[in-house]
Amino acid sequence: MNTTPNLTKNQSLVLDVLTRSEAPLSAYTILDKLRDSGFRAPLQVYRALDKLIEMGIAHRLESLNSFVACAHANESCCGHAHGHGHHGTVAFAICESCGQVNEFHDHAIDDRLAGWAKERKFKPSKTTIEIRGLCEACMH
Amino acid sequence: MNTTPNLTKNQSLVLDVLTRSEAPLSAYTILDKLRDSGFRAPLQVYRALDKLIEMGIAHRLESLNSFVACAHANESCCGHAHGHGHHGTVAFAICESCGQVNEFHDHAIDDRLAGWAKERKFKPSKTTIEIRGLCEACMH
DNA sequence: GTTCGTTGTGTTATGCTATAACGTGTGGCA
DNA sequence: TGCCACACGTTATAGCATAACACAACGAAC
Ligand SMILES: [Zn+2]
Ligand SMILES: [Zn+2]
Ligand SMILES: [Zn+2]
Ligand SMILES: [Zn+2]
Repeated sequence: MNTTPNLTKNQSLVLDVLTRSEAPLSAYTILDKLRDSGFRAPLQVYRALDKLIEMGIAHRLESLNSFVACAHANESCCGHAHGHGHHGTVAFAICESCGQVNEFHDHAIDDRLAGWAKERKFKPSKTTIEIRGLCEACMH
Repeated sequence: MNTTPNLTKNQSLVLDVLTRSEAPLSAYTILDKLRDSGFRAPLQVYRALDKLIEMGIAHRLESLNSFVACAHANESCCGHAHGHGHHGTVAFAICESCGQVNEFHDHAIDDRLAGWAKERKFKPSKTTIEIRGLCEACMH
């Protein structure tokens, strides 16, 4: 099974940097890490990120203006098929001390939001759920 | 206008602009609208916004880098006291066509997120929930 | 194989968002 | 009076994102 469908060179480089990183990275940080690989301009990063996000193998954290590799790229979780280009709504818990990010999803929350939307005839396209706080390791 | 305690002049001006607006406003848009009132620099807007948000009478929309007046400032909803300086986690439905924002909260979602956090000993400080999509009026 | 549209790429310039750093003024209070 | 906390004003700078243009690579259509 091929988990990574035909990434271009730039997309692979960006995904690689994201995957290796413990914490989310800003586009400009990614750029700096890829200068030795030939990257010269922000747009090279943003274009790669756009595609990776579109494919569902990277995510943007709105509250940080940063990006992470998807933690579920090759899983199918809770019996829901989950890779292949896009997955459902996902939530992030972000530690404000160590920067670690935990990606998860919760069908009860999804259902609740979907219910709200249906009642009001609102058609969701993208949902952001981000919890900022302190992880267990960083609490005193 | 504002039943709110002791806002400074700049804070009142910013809140007023937000309240009158149908859609979220960026800090720089607010600045432009307040030039005639003497505003000259972004920081004047950001400082006022910081306080308003801290008081819970304005909100930041992370996915838009924009700001709205709180829709619940003077309500106590679902039997939960709700004004007075800060209220619980709130969600936003944002129409990508007309820009209209609908602020709501859902205790089931709150409970779910709180449960997730408790299980992992994660201590939340601020939670962002934003649904982008199309409102009923804007659907074809 | 040539034509042509699509997609990725490279580069420069620009615009939008947010904060640092420093200084002033005002009101409350010992 | 002296002090402190806090709002305010201003300039400069940092950080995030896209517009606009040009070129190369690829595959499908003819
Ligand atoms: Zn994911
Ligand atoms: Zn941590
Ligand atoms: Zn509110
Ligand atoms: Zn709409």
